[in-house]
Amino acid sequence: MLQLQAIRESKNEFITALKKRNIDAAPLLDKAIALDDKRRETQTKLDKTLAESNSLSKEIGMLFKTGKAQEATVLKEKTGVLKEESKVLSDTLTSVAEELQTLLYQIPNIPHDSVPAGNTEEDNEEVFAEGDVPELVSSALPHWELAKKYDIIDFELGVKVTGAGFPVYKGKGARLQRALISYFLDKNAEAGYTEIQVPHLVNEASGYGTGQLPDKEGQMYHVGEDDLYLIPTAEVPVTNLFRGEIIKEEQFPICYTAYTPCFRREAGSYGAHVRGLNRLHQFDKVEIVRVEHPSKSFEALDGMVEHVKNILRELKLPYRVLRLCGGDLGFTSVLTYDFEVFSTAQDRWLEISSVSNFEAYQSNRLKLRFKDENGKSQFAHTLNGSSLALPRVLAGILENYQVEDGIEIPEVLIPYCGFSKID
RNA sequence: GGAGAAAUGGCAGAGUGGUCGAAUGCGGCAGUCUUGAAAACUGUUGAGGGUCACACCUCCGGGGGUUCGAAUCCCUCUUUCUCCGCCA
Repeated sequence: MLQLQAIRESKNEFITALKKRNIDAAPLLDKAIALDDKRRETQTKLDKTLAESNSLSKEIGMLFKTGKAQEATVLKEKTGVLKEESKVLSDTLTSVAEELQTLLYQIPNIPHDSVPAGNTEEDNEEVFAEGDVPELVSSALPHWELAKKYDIIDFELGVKVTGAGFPVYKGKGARLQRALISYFLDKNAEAGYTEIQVPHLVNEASGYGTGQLPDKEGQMYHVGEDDLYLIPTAEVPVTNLFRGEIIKEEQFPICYTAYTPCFRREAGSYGAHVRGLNRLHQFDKVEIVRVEHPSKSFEALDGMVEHVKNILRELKLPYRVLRLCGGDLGFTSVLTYDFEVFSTAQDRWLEISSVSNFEAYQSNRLKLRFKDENGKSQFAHTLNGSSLALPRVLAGILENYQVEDGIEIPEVLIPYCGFSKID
């Protein structure tokens, strides 16, 4: 969430920038400032009351010690009144603070200067493209047909066991999946990201920390009995490792990578756009997460973008990079680059990675701080990106690498797979 | 799942109703000494709110209660440890 101080200092700039998200932020920001004023005012009054009450209590203590019980009794009546007052003030403070918090949760992050205005994905800005779209054989099929033909992914079996959107990977399909996970993790480790394994279920506080809660709870599977959420992305557990931490400046940059399955309820639509691997309730993803010094976060973002480019280059997949417009930008993000692979057989682009800088927005929720050179606590910046999401990469490989009599395996993956062709 | 014990500052660990935001040790930082380092000695060292700066307020796992006053007493939740049971 946004910091009050920043809202006070840059209100007009924020209003302008939030217009790119098609939000009229003026009333929200004004209300936040008004609530904060009220909060401060109430706090000051409460502090004074408590201070008086504290000093009286000390006096009473002294009087009892020196045997002046009667005088103490007189003072006791006074503190009784103060107690009432402070109770009222403290209740007011709690409710004002809650109201302020709720309001702040509703205000999205401020888009970066470079973020284009716009409403839909049509308005996203292509900033880079690379790789040749292959000429496919005339009998080329979309990946869900290929999956069936070579018996490597079984969607119906998944329906039987669980439901739609939970595929079963078989044989070389399963092996290719595992190969991709290993390959991505290795590439990330090579680039300096420390591999970690994290829980796949998180508590409510973690959901709030990274911004899935309170508004997007419908997106996550909730285990009611234990009040836990299945993670929609590794971002949630990994970033929450740092919740409430005050780190040392020399610990920057913090770079983690984690493989996890991801679970998304998303009441999805039906049809060709979500067929096969295009949209799933459970899928695998390798994520990269960074915690950075505020002065370095955009440099880090660029680094992450280059890193993902390298992987796609090695896989020899045709892809493009988009800078998301204000309307498509995630609630907590300042700047996001989406990576899309071209699926030749489907003749469309598939999103396979999203790399974002959240600046201090998540940190403020997480209370993730560091000590700067003056010994002051400051919020760190957090970033994350997929490196990479499995299903659509898999779809891209299956479709773009298909030949007359099978599917070839990208060269870099052969050592991981132990075979060079699916047939 | 059953029985018991515990949760205090970066760590260890005192503190069982009143100047306790908290002894002491270790660690960290600064200084003295030293060519330099180590050792020794001296000082300093939690977070948040608030203030120009002070003052002041809050926080001893979370929440609630008793009391003029709570780290300390009561209730509750969570977590950890020990023993038993079960188990990949």
